[in-house]
Amino acid sequence: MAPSAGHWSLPGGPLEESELLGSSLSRHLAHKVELKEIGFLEQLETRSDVTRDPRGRVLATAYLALVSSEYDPTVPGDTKWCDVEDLPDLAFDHRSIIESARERLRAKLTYTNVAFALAPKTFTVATLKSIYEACLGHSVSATNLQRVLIRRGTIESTNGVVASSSLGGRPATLYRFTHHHLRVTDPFAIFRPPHGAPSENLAPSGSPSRVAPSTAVRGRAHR
Amino acid sequence: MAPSAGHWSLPGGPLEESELLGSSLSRHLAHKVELKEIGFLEQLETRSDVTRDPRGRVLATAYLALVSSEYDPTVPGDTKWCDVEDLPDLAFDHRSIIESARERLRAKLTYTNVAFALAPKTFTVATLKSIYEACLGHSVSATNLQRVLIRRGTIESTNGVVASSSLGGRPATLYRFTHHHLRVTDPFAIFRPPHGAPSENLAPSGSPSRVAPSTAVRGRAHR
DNA sequence: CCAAAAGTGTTCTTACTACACCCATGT
DNA sequence: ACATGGGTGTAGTAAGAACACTTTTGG
Repeated sequence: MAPSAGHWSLPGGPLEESELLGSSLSRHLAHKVELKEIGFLEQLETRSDVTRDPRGRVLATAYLALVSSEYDPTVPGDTKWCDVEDLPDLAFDHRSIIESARERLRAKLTYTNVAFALAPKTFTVATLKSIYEACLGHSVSATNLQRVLIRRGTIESTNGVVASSSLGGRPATLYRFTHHHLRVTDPFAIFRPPHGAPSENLAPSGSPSRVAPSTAVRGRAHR
Repeated sequence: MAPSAGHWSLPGGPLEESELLGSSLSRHLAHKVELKEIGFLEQLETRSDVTRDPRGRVLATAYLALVSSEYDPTVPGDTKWCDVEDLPDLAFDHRSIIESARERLRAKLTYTNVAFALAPKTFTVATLKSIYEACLGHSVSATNLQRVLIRRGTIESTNGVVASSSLGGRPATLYRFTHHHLRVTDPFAIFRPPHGAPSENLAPSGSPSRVAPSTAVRGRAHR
């Protein structure tokens, strides 16, 4: 039962009979890694490469799980947190899984409010900036970050402020996310329905167009 | 082995040992539905609900497969193409799978060039408009569609034109897609790195920030 | 010359970026 | 006072929506 010897691997484990994939993952994270505070969980993709596990054919469904930076979950001795920019050698296809997870996170950070799962309950813009920079991999302007997220209604200011540091400086306002479930905050504006008629019917009366959205279905029962 | 009697179902079938999920799907589509001309194939998600199949526990990985409108694949007698707006009763969770497939297609149509897999090799803007309308479910302006896709470099005009119909009208230019593999044409402009320094490093030298992108890994081998 | 369909010119609007400037606190 | 970090004002810009107008064909 020894996986690729000398390599690290992502936490996870076999799916039980009568268990959902998502529940299975939560179970493994809680039991083996003592990780219970997951603010957001999303399925990524199922890997089916026949040679991905040298021990034989194993299908693996990868998930993205986000943990707030205000928790710092202690993990067992055989487990550690790794900076994504400085990963050790990884078993199986786990390196590429991490890459696709990061891609997904990057995308979702830009058009949804997922950051609610990464930030503390209340936070300063400076803190949020660090979180975005860590995920996106490039610098982010605190000024514009604040304004964009306020404008979108993603975050709102609380009354609280945080004491300024020993070096002085204006005390920072504390903000919070307005919602704690996934919301699309930047629906692709493009190709949206015309202003006048949001749900306008699209069959132009006399048009002989044969184009229609369709799907192949098979009926294996009586017909 | 009878699935939900009296219901239609999506084409597909069991995964063989030593077979990739994607290959398996192509095989089932080719054999059972005689569908070979797939221009784009993408994994959607794996459904694990314990009760999704009344016969017992079955995991299913759904795919989105696009077929060009210039093919009209003949399908066996037990199979038919259905307008997405007018689906029959479907077995299992297939209805909800179709919904998420459509969501995915809608999104990808707006920020990628996937439409290359739906359109004929060359086409008029009117044809493309019908395709977009069918997928998006709302009307689309031919004028703006053309300009946006040209500006993005997604399509380009050929020299050819198509004869005008018997009612007159200016003959339409034929266009083609500039690429026939998936490309992101509208990268989310938001939170992009600052102009001056596209790949600027983000550690602000003396910053003691502890925030870093990290991932939990478990080492079950010797360490 | 008129109708029909295709395509272009032009303006409007929205939403983000850039950057100068002002604010509040500690030493 | 002045350094430091937080926040606002304001102009610049990119890209799509809307709509009037021109172009090219058939009757």
